[in-house]
Formats: sequence, structure tokens, C-alpha cells
Amino acid sequence: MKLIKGKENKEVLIEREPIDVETFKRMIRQMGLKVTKQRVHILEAMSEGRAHITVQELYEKLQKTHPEIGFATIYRFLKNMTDHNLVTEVRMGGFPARYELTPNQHHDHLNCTNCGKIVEFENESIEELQESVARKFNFKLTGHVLELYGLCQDCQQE
Amino acid sequence: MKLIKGKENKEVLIEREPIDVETFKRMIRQMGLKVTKQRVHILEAMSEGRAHITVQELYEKLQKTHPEIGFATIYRFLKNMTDHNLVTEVRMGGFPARYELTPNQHHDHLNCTNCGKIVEFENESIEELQESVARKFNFKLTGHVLELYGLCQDCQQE
DNA sequence: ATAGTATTGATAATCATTTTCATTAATGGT
DNA sequence: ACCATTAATGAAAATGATTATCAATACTAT
Repeated sequence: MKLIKGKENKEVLIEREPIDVETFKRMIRQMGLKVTKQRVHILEAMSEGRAHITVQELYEKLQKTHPEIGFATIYRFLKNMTDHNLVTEVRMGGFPARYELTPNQHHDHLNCTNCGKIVEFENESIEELQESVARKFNFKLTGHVLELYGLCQDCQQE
Repeated sequence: MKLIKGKENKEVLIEREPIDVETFKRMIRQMGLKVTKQRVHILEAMSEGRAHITVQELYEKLQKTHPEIGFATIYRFLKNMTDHNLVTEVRMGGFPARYELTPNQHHDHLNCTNCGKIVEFENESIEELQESVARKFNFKLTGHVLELYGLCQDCQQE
């Protein structure tokens, strides 16, 4: 369980392991798609910097180094990746969707609403209970969003 | 929506009391807004029938009895209500937002990612485990979002 | 009832996302 | 390496949900 520090209520940057180009190409082939420079560049852009990125942010980031990549390509490829579970789509409220390379270890978030600190946690019992709720209503579970909000120890003392 | 009782896990579809016009008017005044027939009709339409309704569905429902009510009015009023926590907005994937009169009893949602159906449930064990996670990290819990996604029985068969 | 102001509804505007389609590029077989 | 086949691309148009505009209308306190 890893602790990530944030400032105020801003979004938090999450460090990821760097992934090499060969791995990206393997991921693309694995989906049954052709390896194009655009797709590799999109994966590269997603693997560096902020974990949850919007299409707009991705587009602007790519503009600097590969100005030939268009919105449609990004949207299309993210859809492919999402369908193949290599990318996780997070939609909040009416905001544009955010995408992240699917982390190998599932986790949920405990967020401090005062200082923005985030604790990632994983609780097997909660996961099982979610499954049992789904079963009870004859749903086949495919995903979930669990975000806890509260005050961390430091902020409670203020 | 009908009531379904669970056994040990206490999943429940929430029962809603019918609400009378005077209560609706009080709610509107409480927000510091003027009482108009449109607003009362919108509240009436929301309080009968399906709990989670889209703007489109609400519009069509209102068309039959009050064809003078426009989309803009519905959107504006739902925004007011949501801001004042009298209505809860549920957004799922890229589907249109669904709205419900905020129930006095807390519940979470089970969403069908194919047809947009929403099932409400309440699970005391999950709530307790959330508390215990928060305690473990010395957080004081103030709220949470739990949305389950999957395929409902009908959509699994397609 | 009247004045003053909030509300309304039709329509235009916006914003994210998807589709279209003519052009270009990747791949597999030679 | 060279094609031929077919998928992929990018620009622009289309879509769908939601929000803003604004002149006409309806509440509400006086």
C-alpha cells in the first residue's frame, strides 16, 4: 500500500514504471491491430507524467512532438485499448473522460478533502461483497468505482 | 419501483413515499426560488414512476400533460435542485445523466453498461468495511462514491 | 393591481465524442 | 525489397447532451 502526497485539492501526480517501446508494440499486436507510429506515440505519451489524462491533454502533449496526430486517432485508439482493458476510462460528473494505462494491481482511493492526500488501498472483502451484490441482482460485474472521502489525521487536528 | 428484500446482506430497493404539492412548493421556496407551475409539475413527474429518470424521459412524460414545458426549464431546475442536494445526479459512462429525488436513506448504484438500467442497493457490510479502511489510515470519513458496473440479466443474453 | 424582477421557452451555441471518406501506411506473400 | 491488400489516418462534418441567450411572460411583495 503506497502513499501519495498531494497539495491542496489539486490533482495528484502518480509515478509509474517506464515502459519500453517493444512492450508497447506487443500490446498493440496483442489487440490484433497494426503497429503505427501514432499508436506507439500515444502509448508513450500516456506512460509518462500524469496518470489520468484527458483526450484534450493527450492531444496537446502530442502536438509538441508529433503534430500530425489528430483527435480521431486518439479517440479511436483509446476506445480499442479500453475495450481490451489495457486502458481504464474514468468518467466523473460531466467532465471529459480521463484515461490511464490499466495498472496491474487494482486499487481504490481514500481522498483527504482538505489537503488532497491520496491513499491507495485494496480490500478483498469489499470486492467480494460487491460481487455478491451483483450476483443477487443477476448482474455480471465488469467494473466499479469506489472513492472514499474524508479528513486525514493531520487535517483533523487543524 | 418495487421493494426487494435481501437476507443477510440487506440489499434493498428503496421505497419512496408519495409527496404532496405543498411539500413540493416548500422545497422550491426553501431554495430561494419562485414557485411556478412548471417547477411543481417537474417535481410531480419525478416523484411518480421510475426513480432514476433522464431529462429526455422527463420531457416526454411532461409533454403529455403540460406540453408547454421546454427542455431548458427542466435542465435549469434540475441543476438548481442538484446544487441544493434535493436531487441526486447519477452519471454513467457516456449515457445521459439520470436524476432522482434525493432519498433520505443512503444507497449505492448497480449500473448496466449496455442499456443504462440502474438498480439501487444498500449494503451495511460494505459501509462498515469502508469505515474500517478509513480507521486503518486514520481518516475521518465524510462521504463516498460507490458505483458498480456490469451487464444486467437481459443484456447478458444478447 | 402594479412594478420589479425572476422565469420561461425557442433557438443558437458549446463541448465532447463519433462518423465519414478520401488518402496514406503497415503487413504478408512473393 | 516490391507489391497488393486492407487497415489506419486526419480533416471535417455530424451527433447528442447540455448550457447560454434574450425577448416575452409570470410570480410576488408592496
